[in-house]
Amino acid sequence: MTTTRRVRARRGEGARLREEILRAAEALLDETGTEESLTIRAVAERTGVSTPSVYLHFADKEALVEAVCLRVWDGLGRIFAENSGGDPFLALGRCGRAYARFALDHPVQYRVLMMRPSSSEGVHPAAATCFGHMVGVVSACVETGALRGDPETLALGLWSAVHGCASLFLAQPSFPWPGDREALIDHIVRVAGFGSALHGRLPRRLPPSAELAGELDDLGVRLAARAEPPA
Amino acid sequence: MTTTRRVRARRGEGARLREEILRAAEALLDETGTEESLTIRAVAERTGVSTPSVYLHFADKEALVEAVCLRVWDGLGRIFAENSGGDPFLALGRCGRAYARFALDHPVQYRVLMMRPSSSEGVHPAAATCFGHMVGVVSACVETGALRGDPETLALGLWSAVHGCASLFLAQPSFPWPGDREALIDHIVRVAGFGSALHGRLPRRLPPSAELAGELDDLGVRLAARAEPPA
DNA sequence: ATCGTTAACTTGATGGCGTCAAGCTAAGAC
DNA sequence: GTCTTAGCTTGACGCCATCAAGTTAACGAT
Repeated sequence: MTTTRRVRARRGEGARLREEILRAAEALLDETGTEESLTIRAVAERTGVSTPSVYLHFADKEALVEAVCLRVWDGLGRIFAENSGGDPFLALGRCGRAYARFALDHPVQYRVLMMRPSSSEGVHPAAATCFGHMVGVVSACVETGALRGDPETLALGLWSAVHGCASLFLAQPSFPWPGDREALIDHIVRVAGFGSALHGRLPRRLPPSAELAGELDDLGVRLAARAEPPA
Repeated sequence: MTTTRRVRARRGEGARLREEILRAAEALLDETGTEESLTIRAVAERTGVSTPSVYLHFADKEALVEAVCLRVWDGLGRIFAENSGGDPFLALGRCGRAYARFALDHPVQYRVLMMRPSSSEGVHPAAATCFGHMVGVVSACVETGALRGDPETLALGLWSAVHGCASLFLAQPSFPWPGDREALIDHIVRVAGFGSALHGRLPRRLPPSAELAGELDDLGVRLAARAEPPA
């Protein structure tokens, strides 16, 4: 039945089992790639321990699954840190794209933590983490003076857009997405990020005239000229 | 055990049971408000039929749940139709907001169909429906000449933004959302929709100067003047 | 009027799941 | 060597999805 019986932990080292359970669950997730394989029984057997022993360290299955998925979440902080240097607006684009890539790299974890009603009461730490990073990268842009508005509201807009894109990728994998997903993410981040610069100035409708396009082109040229002066 | 035994359907009317099962499941969902209550056994008992009878009309539990959730999906078409008249840009805003409201009005159905990996092969009909509506409303804007770009790409951007916002609401209900959710949705739709008008013209970064804000203000004033000429 | 066919449904069972109550066992202080 | 208790196991319960085989009743044919 059980593969190899584990040696009992020494006194005071009971918490060691928690780590072993988490590692076993993580391995199980990596191998099967699906959340359904994370059964208490399978995890216990893989750890070399009886099934109810899992409950010594996790209140219920949900708590175990959540803990497993949270293990990868620190990576997000590192990713944002690595992409936050330099020009704030370039950083905004990099972070948005990196966020989407993070979601696609950890599909199960992202799904469990961000695409399901949070079981626990109060703000889910995973959501708080995401939002916090978003606010940070947006705030840097606001501080330049080129982006106006409440950083938190702007961050929510960016978060919505990039989460929406990533979660649609994960939930509808067989949708005929454009070949270049990176380009689509780039477009979305750009629109959500820089489009926010127009927040509060956008009319409720646009004039139904092609002249507008020319006007916007002018703006784009002027912006570009300032943004990337000739080397 | 069983509440009231159902009268057996007449020959040739076997498919009637399918409808009754769907109705029972729907009622169960409405009453409990959670997907977990949708067990084959509960649905069968409520229908007044034995458990395996459900399998005469649904391949497995997943198929039943999906069918139940799809029942509400036609409402989306009606909503888009009702909000599509008049000025295309005003319609874009109305449809985006209505889409988010639809998701919040049918949380379980939206979650099952749009926030989970699609079980079936190929494009999920629910996703196709959503995308189709988005393309329709965006296309109308593109045809005015004021919005440039590939309608499908633009629609994906809008879809991502509004789906992202709605799905975050559903998945993180205890997040400290701003009091006025409608306003946030409005902001997101506006940015995603009109921000798209700038697609391809937005530089990778913005000049780190407050002068930009004035320039954007000018644009906003000119746009507003054209968009809403004095009555 | 009744027989045979078969559509419509039931019975009973299998194996897996999360979870709990109670018991066992060995590590380590005395 | 004895006692305590942290660390873990045994065995069970109830629920679940699903299947194989059986039963019942509608209805065309005779």
